[in-house]
Amino acid sequence: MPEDFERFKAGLSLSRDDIYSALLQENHHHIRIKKPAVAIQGLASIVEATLRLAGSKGFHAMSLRDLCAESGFSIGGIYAYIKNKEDLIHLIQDYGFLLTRRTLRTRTQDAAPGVEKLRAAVRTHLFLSEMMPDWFSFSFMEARHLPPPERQKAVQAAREIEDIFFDILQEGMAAGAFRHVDARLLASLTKALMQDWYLKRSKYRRQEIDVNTYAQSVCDLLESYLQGPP
Amino acid sequence: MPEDFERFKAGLSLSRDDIYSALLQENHHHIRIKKPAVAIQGLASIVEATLRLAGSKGFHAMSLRDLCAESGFSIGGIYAYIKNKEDLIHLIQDYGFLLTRRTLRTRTQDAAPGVEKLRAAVRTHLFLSEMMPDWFSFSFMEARHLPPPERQKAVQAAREIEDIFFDILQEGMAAGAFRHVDARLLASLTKALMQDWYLKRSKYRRQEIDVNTYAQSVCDLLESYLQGPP
DNA sequence: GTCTATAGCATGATAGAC
DNA sequence: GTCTATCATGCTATAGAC
Repeated sequence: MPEDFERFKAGLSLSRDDIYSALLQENHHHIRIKKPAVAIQGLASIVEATLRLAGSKGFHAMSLRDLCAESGFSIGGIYAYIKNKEDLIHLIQDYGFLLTRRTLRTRTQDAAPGVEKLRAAVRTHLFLSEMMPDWFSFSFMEARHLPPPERQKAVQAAREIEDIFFDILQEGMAAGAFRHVDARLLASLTKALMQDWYLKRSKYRRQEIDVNTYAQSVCDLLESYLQGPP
Repeated sequence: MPEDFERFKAGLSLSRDDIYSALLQENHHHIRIKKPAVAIQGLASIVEATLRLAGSKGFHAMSLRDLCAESGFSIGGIYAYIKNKEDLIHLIQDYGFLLTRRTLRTRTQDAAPGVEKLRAAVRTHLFLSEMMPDWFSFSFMEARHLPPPERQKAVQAAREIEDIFFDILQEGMAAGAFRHVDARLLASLTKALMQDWYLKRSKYRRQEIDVNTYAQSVCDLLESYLQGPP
């Protein structure tokens, strides 16, 4: 029985505080605020305001003054949380990759190899992006314009996500559940389909397609290919 | 016999001058240069330099000084071709949409309904993006951050491209060449697969996957779905 | 038609009061 | 810990020489 999005969300049980206290721990060296409760609250405002603005006008077009107006901070206050504007990118990137990778691996490892595992991975990825679409879209849009070392890290993280799909495909082929195809290429195509869900969110909303329907269609498409005639 | 990319490129026979004189005609009201030969040459330099820079560092991160250095113009000289920086976006957008729509329709209309027509459309779209990947990726990245009226135009153009695939799917279903599926949703998924080719170009190059191989895989994936069991 | 010089402004970042 | 005031810089866009 396929798990649907509402059950997924309830099962994740990641509160806002959990998320931002993890984010604080990863970046505490840059942050001058000492009281954790204050820092967590401030981080949450700043990150969420950044994602909103970057989503609507783009990260580079967003000024720190825009960010202040949106987050409620003053121009000086922001600099207690970040070293500079570029630092905002890392703040947001690091955290999301960690969460995505971990959840994807955890949620697929118990499923049986083959169709079941592939479905679990597709659903989990789509559900994650449904939970934080602004982060996924930010990460996709900004990664290509990072300075080379940071960019390399982002490429590596994206590759790891793709590898999860690759491994599932290979395992399924080895187990005889799938026919033999180019697993690397099909993993790329699968990821492309995952991306469209968060990159074209408003289009799908306008067409009244929800995440469960989308997940089902992607699974059907992949499965008919993997189980077709050799 | 599937047409491959080299034959497609030769068959298009669109010279650089053809392209930029069409672009000049569409935007002659903004452009202060009187001699067509000069204007065409200037436009070509500016558009190509913009696409290069926007592709590497992003349009908003690119300053007009960067553009001058890259295009060989002076800061004042640029303003004989454009009204302001935002005008550069329209200059580039208009032209590409026109070319893409026209080529896609022309190249698919003679093919037989069903698999053959679908393949022609997939190949044509991929080949077009292979010819001007910087334009496709620019258009994808910038469209979401345009001011509302211009954004609407871009959304509309993207929708028309998707409709071409939609029509082909519906026609094929009506003719009995395909089984009955949600054609609107499958057209969206198809477009998502088209997009990945130009958005993740360097990844595919690293994997030594060329455009013909990619086109073949996308067609196989779609066809197995459209011809699978009802 | 293209250049140089510069106006006018918005931005990222800092210093220091509270 | 957060604010206001301010600096230096780099930007878009224009004016006017050639």
